[in-house]
Amino acid sequence: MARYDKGHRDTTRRHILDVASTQFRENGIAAVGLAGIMAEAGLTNGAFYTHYASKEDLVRAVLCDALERREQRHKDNLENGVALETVIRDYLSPRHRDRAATGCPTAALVSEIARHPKATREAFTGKISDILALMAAQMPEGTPAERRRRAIAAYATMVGALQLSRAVSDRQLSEEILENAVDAALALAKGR
Amino acid sequence: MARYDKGHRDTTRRHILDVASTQFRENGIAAVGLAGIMAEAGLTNGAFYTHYASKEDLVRAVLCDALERREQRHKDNLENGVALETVIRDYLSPRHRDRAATGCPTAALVSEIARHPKATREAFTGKISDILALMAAQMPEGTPAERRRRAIAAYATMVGALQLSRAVSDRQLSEEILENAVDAALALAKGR
DNA sequence: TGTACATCAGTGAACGCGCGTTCACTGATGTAC
DNA sequence: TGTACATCAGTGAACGCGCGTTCACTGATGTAC
Repeated sequence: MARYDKGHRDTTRRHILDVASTQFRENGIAAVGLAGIMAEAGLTNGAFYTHYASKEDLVRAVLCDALERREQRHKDNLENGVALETVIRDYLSPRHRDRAATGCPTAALVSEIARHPKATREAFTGKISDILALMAAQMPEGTPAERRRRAIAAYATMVGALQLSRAVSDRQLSEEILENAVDAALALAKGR
Repeated sequence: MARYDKGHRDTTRRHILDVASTQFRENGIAAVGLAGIMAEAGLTNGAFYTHYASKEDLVRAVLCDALERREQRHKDNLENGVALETVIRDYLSPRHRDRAATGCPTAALVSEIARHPKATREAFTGKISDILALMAAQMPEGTPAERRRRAIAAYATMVGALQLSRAVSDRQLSEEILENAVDAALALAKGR
């Protein structure tokens, strides 16, 4: 028996990733420090660099992982025949608005990603392309090109509305934004 | 003649505000330091606190000012009969995408604002309400309630799409997002 | 008219703090001979 | 079988740096008596 179980290293790496993923979405990448992540993961500062090369490396790993999980959800939805309307309503729900830490990484981090190095933006771009392709497959009708156009439009609306609903301090306005965005995203998905 | 011209203080305050407004939109609020702002404004560190009470105070001032300027633009557009389509096309243009520093503060900062203190979010909420009301007045037809719904939906789409177009590293995808969002925002504004 | 004090806009050094990163070291286990 | 060395996953102190904020001070002008 080794001092650490087989796979312990992978478990630890995974744990750091999960903690970072949560903290980044909750507070933003720039506002989160490695010391805070490692402390919540139950480790000391120095151990970080035996798992990731740098903070930016962790950011890329978090982005890929979180977006892959969203993609997997879309795949499950497709296989289980979950209605597009349900997906949109869940995304634009007060619950999702209030739980950024476990929610869509795009809505939480997209404007920060735009300011990160090219390698990070490329990782984001790859995963977002996959998600857009899957969303296109979920669109109710039309040619592939039309479906893709609708997926992009609906996604932009969802991301923008969720962010706005989180930023405004007026609860009523926040919910008004979410509700209108549900209708708008559905209309865009159906293509009139 | 005073050592400083009459109005010098206001000019300096305004200058700090403009520098901060640009830097915040370009690099994000958390990533910008007061020392950098004051240096670019041609002043030393300490002078900051004779103009603003804290960084958060400056953030609020920047948000109010930048959003008021956007509102004024909307008013001018209304008075000069600028077509809604032109407004949308300008917003979702490669030019706007590539010039965040002088562009829409909402697209640049909305997710950060969501994590700021209530007073800051309230300032944002007030100004965004004014802008939504003005956008509603620009909607081509429908009852006031319908116009408002369309304004909110179109705005969310525009904000989301601009941010996505800035984050992706693939130029083609970036422009595809902008172009599709123009059609979507127009369709939402016209309400089918 | 002269002088003492107040005001204004700003300087620039310093405060404590947390950042990302590095590194010498630890201690349990595995391996070679 | 015994011993010397290697490996692994991590510790924890320290690095230099920039952060937001404070504060004693400056120097030109305005004001009171």
